[in-house]
Amino acid sequence: MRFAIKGMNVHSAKGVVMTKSDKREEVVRAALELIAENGFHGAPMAMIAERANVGAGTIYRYFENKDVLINELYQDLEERMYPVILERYEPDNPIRERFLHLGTELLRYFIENPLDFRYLEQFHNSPFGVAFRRDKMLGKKEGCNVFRELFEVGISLQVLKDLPLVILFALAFGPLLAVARDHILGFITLDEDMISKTIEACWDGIRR
Amino acid sequence: MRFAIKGMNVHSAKGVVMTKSDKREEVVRAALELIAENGFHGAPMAMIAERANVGAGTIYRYFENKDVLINELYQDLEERMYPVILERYEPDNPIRERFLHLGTELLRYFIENPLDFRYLEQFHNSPFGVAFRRDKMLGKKEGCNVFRELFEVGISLQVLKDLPLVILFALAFGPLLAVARDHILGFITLDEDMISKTIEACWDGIRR
Amino acid sequence: MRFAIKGMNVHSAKGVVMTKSDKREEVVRAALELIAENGFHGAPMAMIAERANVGAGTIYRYFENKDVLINELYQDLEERMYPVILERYEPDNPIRERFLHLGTELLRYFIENPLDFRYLEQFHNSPFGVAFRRDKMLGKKEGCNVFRELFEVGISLQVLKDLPLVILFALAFGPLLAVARDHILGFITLDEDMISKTIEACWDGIRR
Amino acid sequence: MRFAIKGMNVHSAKGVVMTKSDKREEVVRAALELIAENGFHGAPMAMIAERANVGAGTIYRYFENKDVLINELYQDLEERMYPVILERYEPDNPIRERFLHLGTELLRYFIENPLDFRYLEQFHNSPFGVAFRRDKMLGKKEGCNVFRELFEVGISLQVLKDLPLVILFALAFGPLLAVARDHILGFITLDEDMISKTIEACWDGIRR
DNA sequence: GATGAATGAGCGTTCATTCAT
DNA sequence: CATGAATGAACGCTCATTCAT
Repeated sequence: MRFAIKGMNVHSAKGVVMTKSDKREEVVRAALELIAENGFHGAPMAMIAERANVGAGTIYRYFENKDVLINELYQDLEERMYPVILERYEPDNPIRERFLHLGTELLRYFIENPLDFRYLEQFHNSPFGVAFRRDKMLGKKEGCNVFRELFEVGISLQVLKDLPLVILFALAFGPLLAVARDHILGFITLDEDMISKTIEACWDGIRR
Repeated sequence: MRFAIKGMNVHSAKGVVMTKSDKREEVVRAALELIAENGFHGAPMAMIAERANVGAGTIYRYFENKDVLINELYQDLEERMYPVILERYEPDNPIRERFLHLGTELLRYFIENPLDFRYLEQFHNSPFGVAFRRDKMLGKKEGCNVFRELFEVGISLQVLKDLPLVILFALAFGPLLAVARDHILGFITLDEDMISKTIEACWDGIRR
Repeated sequence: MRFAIKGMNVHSAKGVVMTKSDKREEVVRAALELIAENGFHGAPMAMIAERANVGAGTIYRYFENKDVLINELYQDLEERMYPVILERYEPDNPIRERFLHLGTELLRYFIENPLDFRYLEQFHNSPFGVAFRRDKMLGKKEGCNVFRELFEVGISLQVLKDLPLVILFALAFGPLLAVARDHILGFITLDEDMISKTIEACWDGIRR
Repeated sequence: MRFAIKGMNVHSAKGVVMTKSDKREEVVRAALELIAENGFHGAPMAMIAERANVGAGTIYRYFENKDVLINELYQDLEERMYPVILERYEPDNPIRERFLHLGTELLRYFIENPLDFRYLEQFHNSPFGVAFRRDKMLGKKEGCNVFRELFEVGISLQVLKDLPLVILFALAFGPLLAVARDHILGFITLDEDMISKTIEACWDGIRR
């Protein structure tokens, strides 16, 4: 196709070239937007392709099928999220400071990246998420282990309650995800003070 | 069959006891199972009909369309759940005891009724649930207000943290729902002791 | 069923009885209304039954199936219509006067009975009507032959154009049906003067 | 295939000449046939697709839904019909000659294109047609105004009866459509002589 | 006889996926 | 490689007809 107008996926007169991974990126971005806004079935492949300025068939060059796209998108998000959260993380700080830091950064990240958050929620609350988590629990997948390590150390130092990790995770992240959702849905507006108080309360839940 | 009113038992000539709307009940049961297990789009009407041993058109005698079925099923579940939780609830007990009672009962209910729990989760994490909750926040719908009242009293008595209700709810129920899910998915097995410790930890999150 | 409120199809306290043909009548009336207003597929059997205050299955006591109902309703209408038109018809009047009388009465009938007219139109413009007319042309059915006789006499007396009957019918009734439709749809409002002029013009079309 | 615009012919590499939207054409043809023969509900989308040798979903590439297909098909037919009728039309001829020309051409067109005729009848005798005509009467749509102008001039020259346009249309086209239908249904066989006599008779109906 | 709950084939429509160009 | 027209299985839903009561 020559003289295509939509998109930049051609050798234009100016010599701008959209590389292979540019297209993948566009697909991922479009899928994120549409799925976050409308859910998995509110985001047909054709619509994703259109939003990405890409042919419908092109998506299948980068992702074997829609399920794969959904899973890879999830992993893209995780990979994008962890570095942000871990920036300025001080592994040598006390447990409490480290938890407050991580929780605050995570909550901030969700608030500042609502599309990411809503996608993650869609994913977790779906067969994809259950399967994904099951794989993780069974050790088939590696995730971000900074929380796990923090909690394990916290338990052994008797700073945290002596509960199974799964429950500590629930106590720490359950509220965090809930308030992030409520903020994004507009049921509450979180400012820095409220974020801080929320994370402190989460800490109260897990600390001895 | 004379003067039968929806829900009344009816004795047929053969002596078989049949509830009016045997079929409705079957549909509700089948829909609950399939949606809890597979989500809303994993539960086509035809499949619900098959599981209910009912013709596809029969569902539409009892529910105007799939959305209505989903919403009425949700309300059925709520109506079934609240009395169980509120049984033996003592409104004159101290805040702490009342919270522990309610939290424990709720968690137990979810564990004993995993289909109900997973359905409620599917519902809440969907446009249905968001709309439903928005209506509730705007006062358009009445719900079970026992938690709201408990928290409001707790705040005014300075027993609970002085945080917006929405955040207290998140701190109390976020972990609760998370552990219920983990239990139901088999990531952990909650015994009475663990239930009790979890609810205590939730209390730590909200209390002053 | 006892103490039924809807309809009078029971032995009421006052001893009013709805006879068998009463029900048939109600079904016919309901079907006429609904089909005239909404067309054949805008009139489901269940809706006809409801409008007739009759059980859905009851219709099948009087009519083998929907097609039969439609055809019998058509014949009911014809039988109801002809006597009205033929009232005060003078078989000994001149051709012209007789035609003007019949045409005027027919047009008036349609205007005064728009439901009948719309039903007849629905019927004629459908496979039912085509089959019905084919049977009539092949002599399988008897219809109202007053027009046929009038036209045959008119031709033989050289008062009417020497054209096939089918064409004379078209010239006489084509415009008549068209203006009736336009009146009923509100595209024009016919008063007595306009009716008279229209029928005169039809006469001009067929007379020598 | 480069720069093809809807309707342009395109030569493929193999030298086969293909019209853009071969499939659209096939769908239109199949829909015309089936609807003309069986009416709108006798022509399910799946049957149209099958007759067009096309997947069921393909129809929806070209037509948003069945209603749109029906309406566009109608407009296709009108656009196809008017040029044929207006060929050799002499706007400077006397009213009578012009009417006879148009009427004859129209009747001939219907006889030679029975599918078109039956489709137009189905359309006009349906909610589509009523809505369409209402729009036209209210000036929302432009149609072929040659008849309207002819009649208006004819009235002002006192060549035609001084009747509302709607009635003149009925007098002129009512018989025409009726004989076309009778011919197509096989109730009569129109030759050139009969066509001519019929149109003359229509003229008698409208002329002073 | 009369009922109306139950049925299931059939409808219009969507969308993940393929493949000729 | 990239495309997007084409596909057809599957969806939610309707309704003529049946039959146990």
